[in-house]
Amino acid sequence: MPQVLQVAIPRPVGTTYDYVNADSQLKVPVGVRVMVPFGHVRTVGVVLGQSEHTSYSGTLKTPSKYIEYEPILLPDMIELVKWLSSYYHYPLGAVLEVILPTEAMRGRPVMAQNELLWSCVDPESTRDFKRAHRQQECWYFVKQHGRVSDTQLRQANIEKSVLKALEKKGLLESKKLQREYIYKPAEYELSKEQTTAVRFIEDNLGKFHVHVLDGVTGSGKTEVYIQAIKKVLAKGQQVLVLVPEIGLTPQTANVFQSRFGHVDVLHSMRTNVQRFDVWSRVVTGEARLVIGTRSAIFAPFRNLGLIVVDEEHDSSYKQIESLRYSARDVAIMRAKLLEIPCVLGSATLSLETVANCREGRFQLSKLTHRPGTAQMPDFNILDIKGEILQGGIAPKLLNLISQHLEANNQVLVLLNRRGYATSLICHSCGWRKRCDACDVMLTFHEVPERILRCHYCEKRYAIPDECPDCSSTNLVHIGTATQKTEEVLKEHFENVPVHRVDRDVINTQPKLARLFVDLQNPSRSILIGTQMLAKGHHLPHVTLVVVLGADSGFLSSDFRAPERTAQLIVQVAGRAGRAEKRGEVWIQTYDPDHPHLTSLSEKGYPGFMDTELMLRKDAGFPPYRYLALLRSENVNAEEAELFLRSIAESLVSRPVTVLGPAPSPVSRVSNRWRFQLAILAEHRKQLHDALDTLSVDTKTRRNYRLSIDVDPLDMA
DNA sequence: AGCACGCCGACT
DNA sequence: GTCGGCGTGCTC
Repeated sequence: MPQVLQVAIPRPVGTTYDYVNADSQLKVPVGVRVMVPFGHVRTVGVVLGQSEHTSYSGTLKTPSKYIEYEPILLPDMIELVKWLSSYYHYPLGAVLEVILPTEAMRGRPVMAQNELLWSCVDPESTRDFKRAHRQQECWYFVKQHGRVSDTQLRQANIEKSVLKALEKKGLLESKKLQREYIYKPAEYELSKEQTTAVRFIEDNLGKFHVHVLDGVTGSGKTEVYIQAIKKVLAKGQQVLVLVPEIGLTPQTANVFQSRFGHVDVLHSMRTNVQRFDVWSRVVTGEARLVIGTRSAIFAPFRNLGLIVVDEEHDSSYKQIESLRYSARDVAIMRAKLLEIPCVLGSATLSLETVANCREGRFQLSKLTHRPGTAQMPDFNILDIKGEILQGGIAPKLLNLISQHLEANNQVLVLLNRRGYATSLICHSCGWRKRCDACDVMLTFHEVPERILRCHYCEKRYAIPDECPDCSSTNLVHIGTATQKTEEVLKEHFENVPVHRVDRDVINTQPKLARLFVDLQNPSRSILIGTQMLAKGHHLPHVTLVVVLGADSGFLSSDFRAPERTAQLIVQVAGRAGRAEKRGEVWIQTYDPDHPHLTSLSEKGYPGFMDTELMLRKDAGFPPYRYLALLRSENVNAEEAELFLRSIAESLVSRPVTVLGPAPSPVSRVSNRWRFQLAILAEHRKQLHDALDTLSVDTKTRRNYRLSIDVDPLDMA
């Protein structure tokens, strides 16, 4: 009986296709790539299964080539591919397109890599390079670093031709790189909390569990990772460390490099071939310590022993197009399939993770001590109802800023741009309007008509002339007043440098690093910026943090915006202050009594989480109900809306709650109108059953550009 | 995704 | 007549 191969094709098709292995001598293993005729083209496919029978009525074709005989996808990855397809309701073949690097899909063979390690033949010698500046630069670079790999040299922008020239002159020599992982101990002793966390992870290696590290910046999470990694590497296993997109700087990689001698970096900002090289080393098992961003979670490790997800709350772990996966959730699933531990770390844990800890699914370790550095600053709330603002800042805060500057300290002004949808608020009493049906904040629209709209159910409300609570006619829309802040600060504090930190001004990593280095010196200055301030180094001379636009975050129509805003504020506050001088954080608001703000100021981030969990439970949002968002795009707005409406109607008898359809917050993109439909369910299975009924029809899915986002992060 | 097949309008 | 528009369906 000839072997039937079930082959997945990296095309947007939902099933595997059967091929017959014509070679009776050879049994093809599951998990290898094959070249197959598919329609009128030849393409690479992956053998996902095998059988002795086929249900296909036609004659089966034969693969034209076996690309390898050793599987590149082991059983856990094959399970993962199937899980991704069913969980995210995304066609099987399209999943393959996302998880395989381009070069792997083109059929490039996986080979033992000959990465070279370069060193100076005679490092003590001095030599006049005359006009060969590039050679000089290269020689000194190698001399300074001792032994340098191809990858490091490429990162330093040193050309291959320069290396070859120096080798020819007998000044440099190279040998094949043997990855050895030699652990270098820490320079300080671990705290009790760190030791406890490390011991727990160590004691549970080789079984599935999720270990959460709740630790403020500088509390030594990385050292805990390193200790756990050390144990896993010593067992001969591989380790994957995931970091957020902006978190993967050369410095981050250097931390691991310096402690273990080697680290391989999987990053989307590299060429296809470079990415494939690292991927190949993962497949062969040569690379054992790998650090990477979101998509690194799909690297086919052959012997993975531990996954670390740093800054697990970070939204860059969620892919917001094509296969809309969360790398953090996929990491947990991989760990489960492999029966290995997964470590999640953050100073501002996501609400899902907090909920999972409380329900006992995840094990929690807290790291509370910050060795040698500051304690967390105080959070203060400033009521700005009826205040006359200058450039969006209350007079009291301008005074406070000048006091801190006078004491030769630095001030940080955070402009919250999250939840940019604006809402209407009474300037006198803080009243604002909620949707009668959905219990979410309404969004203020100026065009095409002045109106209040619910972004969940599309109910519309007229803008009232006066406040129903206090009869004031001073109704303002918040979220737009921060434009002028920089100008006003510059005018107000003429002799103080004002640094702006946002993507327009600071567009490269080195620029940001340099600014943060400059700010390590005591000098009065003002930093004004957005999310970017949450990254980078500790700023010991910042003693005051002013938060503007918090309301637009806490009162946004996106139910996740408060969580994001609190995380941002706490992350930024965490950069400030020093041991001898506690910093202060001021949040100006129209709604000082809102539970979000009072809980944050009185009980800090954990208190905020308590409140937010309660509010989510009451509102029936995640993590207490399971959510999926369907989006549809069409040149004809009515068609997109009607299409979603018909879906909504088809779900009426199911045990799910359907909200919408409503126009997406960004309602038109390149002349196509966008609508969305939210589906909520008590149980995961109910949600997936509902989605299964409509994700099968690929034709309509294509025509209406239907996308399905399971566990969406943004309602926008 | 690609590509063919096919059923309608307007052109050398 | 037939060239080409893109809606629909299929790929083992």
